[in-house]
Amino acid sequence: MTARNAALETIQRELTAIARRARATAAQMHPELSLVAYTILAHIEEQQGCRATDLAAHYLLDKSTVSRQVAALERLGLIERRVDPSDHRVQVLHLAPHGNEILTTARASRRETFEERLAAWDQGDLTRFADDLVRYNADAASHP
Amino acid sequence: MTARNAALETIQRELTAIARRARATAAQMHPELSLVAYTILAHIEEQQGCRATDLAAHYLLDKSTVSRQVAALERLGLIERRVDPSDHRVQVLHLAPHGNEILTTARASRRETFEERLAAWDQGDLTRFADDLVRYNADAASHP
DNA sequence: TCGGAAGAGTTGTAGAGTGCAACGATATCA
DNA sequence: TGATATCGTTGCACTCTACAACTCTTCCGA
Repeated sequence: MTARNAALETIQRELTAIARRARATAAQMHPELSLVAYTILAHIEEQQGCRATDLAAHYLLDKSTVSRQVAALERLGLIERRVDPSDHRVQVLHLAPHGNEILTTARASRRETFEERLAAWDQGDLTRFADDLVRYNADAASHP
Repeated sequence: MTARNAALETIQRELTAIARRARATAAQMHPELSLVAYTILAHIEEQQGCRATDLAAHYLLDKSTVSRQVAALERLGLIERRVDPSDHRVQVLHLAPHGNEILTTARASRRETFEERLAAWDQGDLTRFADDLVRYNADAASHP
């Protein structure tokens, strides 16, 4: 076993553990918000409005899945749909006021968790780790 | 926004992306093996046999969930159950020959994917990233 | 020694999340 | 105008999951 292979195995194993933990704690993020729902809200806010098709493409989900998630979020009053005036097939999704509140609360709660977890990391460690994660995800996106 | 908060947000976002990708590509790892199934096989091999309760505790799953997963793996002929002679409540799980083959194949395929993804990383980068992931997971485990 | 408590595992039930296929509505282009 | 493509919804089936109730086995204290 070379040092390179050892590192690759470790990375593989630890990333799997991260994925597993994300699933296990998904429901606990916010009483009213699943991980997918949170992700969708965050994406809508970040993009300042987007289409269901965009969400499906970005998160590698079937459009029917996104359609149902969006419908649920609308029923909860967290998002609004606005038909695109220039293309009536398209519905542009925006955050409703309540969605904005929930997202803010959930984000703060998440940040608090991360701050506790990473309290012992100094600024250099954090920045380096963040950079590595960005680099890894970019590589993963181009080698699916 | 402080530099520390920026790094925390990035880490949070990128880890979420990793979890999302893991879910999306779980089914494509091996035609016969879901991500959970692969994880269970790998854990059994690593521990050289383990109990269903161990799996449930380690992966934060309900024992009924593990029971069904294990039953499915047994039906596929990938694992064997051996009643512990010293405690007849316990079933020790072991890899069946076919399970060993499948695991070896899946692991090789996974490693290949990671090697491609991380081809541009030099040894220092890899080791550092692996160490950071281990450290992060340890922190996450102690701050649930 | 016996009886209750605890642990391991299974099964019934219910719910969330997902993909595929078929569909209607709208838009685009030859 | 008609063929084709895009956006979104709905019916259906399947997997994964947790909770609760149950059986079987073991352990421990009176």
